[in-house]
Amino acid sequence: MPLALKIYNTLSRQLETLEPKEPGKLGVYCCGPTVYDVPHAGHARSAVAFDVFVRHVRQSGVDVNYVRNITDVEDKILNRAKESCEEPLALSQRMTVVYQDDMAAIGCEAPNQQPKVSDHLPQIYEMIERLIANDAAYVLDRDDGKRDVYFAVRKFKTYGGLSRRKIDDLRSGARVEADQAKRDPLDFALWKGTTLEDWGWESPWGPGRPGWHIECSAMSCCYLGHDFDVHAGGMDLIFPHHENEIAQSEASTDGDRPMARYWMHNGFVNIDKEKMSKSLGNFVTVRDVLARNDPEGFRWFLLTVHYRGPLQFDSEKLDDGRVVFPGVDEAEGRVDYLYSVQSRLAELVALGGDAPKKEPPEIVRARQGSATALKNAIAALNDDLNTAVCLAELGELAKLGNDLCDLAKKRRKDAAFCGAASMQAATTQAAISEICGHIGLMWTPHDEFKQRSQAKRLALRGLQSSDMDAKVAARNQARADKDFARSDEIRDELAALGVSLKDAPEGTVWSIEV
RNA sequence: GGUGAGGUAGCCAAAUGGUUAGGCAACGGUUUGCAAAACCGUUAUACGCCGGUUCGAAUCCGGUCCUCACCUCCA
Repeated sequence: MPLALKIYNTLSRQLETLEPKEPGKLGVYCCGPTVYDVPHAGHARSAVAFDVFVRHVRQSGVDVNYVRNITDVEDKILNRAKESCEEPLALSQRMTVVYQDDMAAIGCEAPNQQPKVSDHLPQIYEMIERLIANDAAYVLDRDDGKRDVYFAVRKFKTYGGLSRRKIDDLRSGARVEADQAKRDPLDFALWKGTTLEDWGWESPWGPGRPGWHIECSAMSCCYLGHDFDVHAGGMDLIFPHHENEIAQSEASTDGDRPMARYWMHNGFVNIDKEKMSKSLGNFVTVRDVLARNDPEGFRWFLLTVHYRGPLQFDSEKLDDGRVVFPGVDEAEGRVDYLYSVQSRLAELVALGGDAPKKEPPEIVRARQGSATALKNAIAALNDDLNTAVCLAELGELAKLGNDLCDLAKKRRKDAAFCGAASMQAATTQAAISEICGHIGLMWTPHDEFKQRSQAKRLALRGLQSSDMDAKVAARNQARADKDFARSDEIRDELAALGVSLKDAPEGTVWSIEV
């Protein structure tokens, strides 16, 4: 059965039905980070976008082989390591762990393979040698005795196909290269000669380090072969990185098959309408966000915008000095809501009961509404991963579920109604879980989520859970004494701290806002 | 200069020719000792500007203004 999923293919600039080369299996290569610093919101967005893609495809019954590389050999790593007097590979190893931890924290499943450059030098040598043999690359002896290898861009006739750039346009815009020895300013390095002392590996061309692009060509080929299914990454990689990868990979074979058949690119995270990036210094790290917000709230926030569009990430400084992320706060509120609905539904399901002979009209509406919302949510994902619509449908489902719980509560003496409501609650609950399976949300038991998010919010305000319980007890005493002035006073006091109270028949529950 | 993305109600954000996107905020209602939460309703016939096509355009076409990104490292 063909997949219903359509994705936007940068190669064709069109929406295309995803058709794996081998039915039932999909090979995906995603460009991961250069690990010289902790990941920021942009890395998170990319990881989450493709995590949703992979999850959704897997839920559709396809076996996905998901490969995401770690660039652990690169000039920026070397420079940073020099500053901190650290071994470059020690630094990249440390940052790799941070990256993997942070991505796991926001619900991204670990890829099947996370290859590192430092483990794939032989594959890189092999590909460079093939390129030289195919006359697509040339060795250059430098004046200082070192040897570089360059890719000859003009020999690759379809160069610029992905980014729709013409070689001659590039040439006029290209900055003057410091290295005059290159045959053409557009040629890029496959191998950069260095000394072993200055971080390098012994290669067929002497000591040095690989160029930035060759690793992805070599490693994608190593794990997925030539002509694999999907290549993914950030939009900023389209040129020159992905363009160069295509040139290398395709020039290294004799055939005319493409390196990958679908190219997916996620949009940027912007701050003050400008791209968040290390070089601009306007980045917010994943850790900054998680110090304040719940990881599932952050993930929800990242999913509120279509993955190819820009994502506005605003921060605001409050009067008390705290820096907040209003969009993430709002998203966290939605996650909160969804969890509480799932919890209420679970209670209603646990009530059980028999189905009545005739289904009450309210239940019929709930059943139909749930079925429609579920269908729409999956259809939205199939339409180029429209997570914004998917979340809206999820919200609709939650609203229906909540309404159902309210109804069952109001009519708790009507056994037939409650039996029907309980059965419908199970269906709605399952629908919510199903959608969450596609987008990777709601992975925590409700109690744990509540505990986790409240503990963080209390800590940010320097409050203690036991203080809250004491206040609630004091207020309950005042209420029992009908001293409403005193009880309201306590409530106002708590409200000023961001803590709200809910008086229910089962007792008073407090909750703290983000 | 070349290439691309985008401008949608107070804010965030979908939909791509006709039928409510959704969320947040604000206000009103149901509920409550009063609240909170929840649900319902209102704000909201919104789509940068000017033309054109059409019975009908936020959606298609032409023009124009503005913002952002890539062409140097970037998710």
